[in-house]
Amino acid sequence: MIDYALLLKEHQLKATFQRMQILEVIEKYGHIAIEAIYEEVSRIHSSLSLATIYKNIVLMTQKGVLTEIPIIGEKSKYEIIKDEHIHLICTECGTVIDKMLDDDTAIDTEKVAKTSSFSLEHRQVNLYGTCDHCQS
Amino acid sequence: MIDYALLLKEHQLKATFQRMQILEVIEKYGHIAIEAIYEEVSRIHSSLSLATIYKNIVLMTQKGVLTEIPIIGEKSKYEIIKDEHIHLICTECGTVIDKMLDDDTAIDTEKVAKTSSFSLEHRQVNLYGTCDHCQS
DNA sequence: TCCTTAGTAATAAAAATTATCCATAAGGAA
DNA sequence: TTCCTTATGGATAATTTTTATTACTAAGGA
Ligand SMILES: [Mn+2]
Ligand SMILES: [Mn+2]
Ligand SMILES: [Zn+2]
Ligand SMILES: [Zn+2]
Repeated sequence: MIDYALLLKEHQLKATFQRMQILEVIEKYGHIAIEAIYEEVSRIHSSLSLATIYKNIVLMTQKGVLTEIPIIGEKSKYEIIKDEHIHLICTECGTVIDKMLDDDTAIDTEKVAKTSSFSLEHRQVNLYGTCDHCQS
Repeated sequence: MIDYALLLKEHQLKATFQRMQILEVIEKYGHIAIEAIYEEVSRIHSSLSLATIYKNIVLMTQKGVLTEIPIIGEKSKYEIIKDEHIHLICTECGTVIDKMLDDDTAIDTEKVAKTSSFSLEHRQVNLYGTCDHCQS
């Protein structure tokens, strides 16, 4: 259970009813596209303006509350920022699975960046394939 | 110098004048967004319909001639498919730099997928940061 | 060279995103 | 708690991006 009001305030954003509704839906689905947020908010909660959702997704992404997950062949999904992890994206059902990296499965991107004089700020690793469920 | 006509035929696509113009521009820039392809084609070559560019980008991507590179905060870029590599994306100037992976900098994503019962098909690694040039 | 069929241009339509502007609510001050 | 200031939301228009339609045209095989 995330304290949405606190999360927003920590990022210098007012804790409005609408923002908390949006965050609640994103948290519920983990990774979700804008149109889907709109549908879910409209269905479950009161009806927010689509423009409000757009404005807040953009704003919360800028302020570091959310992060965009651009995906090949579909619209970007968004999630609440958390510890670094990579994504397993099922090309059958669209599910996005979080995968934390441990020492065993670390990705040595630091070295890659270093050998290219590239100042690394953010890593984005998407693995596309078929999820456990869709294989059977 | 890529033989565009051959490349297209290898993927069961007719080698039209327009497709070769598009491929030539993509090859020239390496990684490029649709609108930019349109501008460049219109400027340098004859003027192709924007709809033609869209249709062909989609088609050539489906047929495996091109690959989409979705990027946080901007529109997807496209490139001609080549050996697997990752991307260093400069958040200052937008440049996309190819980085081949050698044994030293390999990314052990196989293991990640395996421990998740995930059937891996395609990897997409984007490293965001500041390029050599923009640091000075 | 001729034919068949897929591809293109032009344009309309649809979908996605952003801007505008007035009403409203959040949150700090008193 | 009430009041004030200002950021935010709703409604909607405008813009941008992407897709569909259709008549004409060119690619490539016979
Ligand atoms: Mn995630
Ligand atoms: Mn590349
Ligand atoms: Zn699946
Ligand atoms: Zn740069």
